[in-house]
Amino acid sequence: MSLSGIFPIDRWNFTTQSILNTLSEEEYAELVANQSDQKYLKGDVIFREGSVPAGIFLIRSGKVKKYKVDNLAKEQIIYVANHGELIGYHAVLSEERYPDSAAAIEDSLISFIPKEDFISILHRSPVFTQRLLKALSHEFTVLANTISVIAQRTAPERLAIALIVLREKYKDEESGEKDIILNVSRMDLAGMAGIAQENVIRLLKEFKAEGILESDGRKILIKDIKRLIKKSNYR
Amino acid sequence: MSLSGIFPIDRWNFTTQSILNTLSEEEYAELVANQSDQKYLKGDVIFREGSVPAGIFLIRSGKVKKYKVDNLAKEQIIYVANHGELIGYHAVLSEERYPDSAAAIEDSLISFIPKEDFISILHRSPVFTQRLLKALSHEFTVLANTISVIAQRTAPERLAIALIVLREKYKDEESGEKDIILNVSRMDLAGMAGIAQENVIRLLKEFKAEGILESDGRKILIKDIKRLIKKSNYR
DNA sequence: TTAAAAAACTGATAAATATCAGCTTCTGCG
DNA sequence: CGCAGAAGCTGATATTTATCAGTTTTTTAA
Repeated sequence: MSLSGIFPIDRWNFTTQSILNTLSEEEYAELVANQSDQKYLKGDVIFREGSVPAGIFLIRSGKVKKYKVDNLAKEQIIYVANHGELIGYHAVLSEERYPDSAAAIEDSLISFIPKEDFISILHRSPVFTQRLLKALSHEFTVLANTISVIAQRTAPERLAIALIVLREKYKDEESGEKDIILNVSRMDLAGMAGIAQENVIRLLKEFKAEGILESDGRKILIKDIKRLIKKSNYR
Repeated sequence: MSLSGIFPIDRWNFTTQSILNTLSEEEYAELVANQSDQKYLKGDVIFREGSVPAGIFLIRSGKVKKYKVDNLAKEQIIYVANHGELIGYHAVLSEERYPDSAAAIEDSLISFIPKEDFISILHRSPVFTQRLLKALSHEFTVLANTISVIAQRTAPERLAIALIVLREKYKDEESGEKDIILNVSRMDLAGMAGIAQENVIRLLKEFKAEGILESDGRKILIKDIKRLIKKSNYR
């Protein structure tokens, strides 16, 4: 599953989306028996770094950023989770406090599942456990990839990569493959690419001038994905 | 387990060291039945990014860096694994190629365990599986931490952090807690901190002038860990 | 509806860090 | 032992990116 045959998009996505499919009907029913749904508006915090986890979250719809905040202000986005994905399970499994924070980057509907139910299913279903092991192992790939990009790529390259990755996350919402419109703030782009917000704006302007994308406020339309990939310098 | 009560060292170490202790004697015997030991000299590559895993590695003695190389040359170190730790299991579990490379940073004795044996034990021992889940979940903490440090900290801070982390890895080899001597090249320090080698040299000189450390070639003695922690600006 | 707040944007400047070129000192190997 | 190559080191310079101080526009909420 490689974007345009060149950009290894699988290196940028966790794989918790399909995990729940491994559960039998009964198991799934038990998992969600005590769930509680909650609507989060854009910007709402779901959990905060340092707090104690009481369960896990299943994103029914919407998108969520996982991020770490430095000495106040500047936030670095670690990962953007899409609908269908689980979040907050690391801290439950490692029996630690949350290592990062999570917030909705668009209006989202999210189910909370008490940790006891999650652990119980884990003990019950070996297949589920295996799939979770696989997903967690893949996350190493994703995060190692992120580390090397942030450490070694230039600002324009990192922004290009952030846009390519986001495009993929926004893809499934549109019916056709063409004209995928991202809806993301300059600040979140800055947080993903690890660059200053002002520079995101300047770089977006450049990309626009080069005909790579169009933008109207937070709506960004990527017109020339191939040139964007070239810009990202990724192989 | 917090260094001097201020630096959260547990945020910098994977926890595969004690995993094998969860195995019964029989299980352990089966795991290592087909192992083959190999000696790696400093600098020797253990596996390379992009190749297909055939098994996992147990570091009997020595230290190993896991790293990713950019468009030739510059390498970013993702993690330094110590004796007792397992490496190379992510790729086996996720059924992917290695996402990173591994090389010995000191002479090391390493056992290779065929992936079939590893998987077999995994299916056999639920406790082992649980502990592995826990370890993998904890790795998210470590890697997210690394991402935010590389993205948000200055070069002197990152170098200070690299030194603090390495000090902990070299600790157990010395009998006393005092006078821990690191043995690491400028290049590897540059790779860990994500800065240019020349700047590592300059910064080390500064730290030296400030009385924080002493160095003789690759041997680095941290004299004032408290000042180093202050320098790292970590909370 | 409108005032206030937040986000987007701009240009100028400062700071941090990389790069380059050359030199010196180690280190390992024939 | 000596030599070649690697690693360590230095100073000068270039480049990148952040920061600052505003202005304009958009969004939010009373």
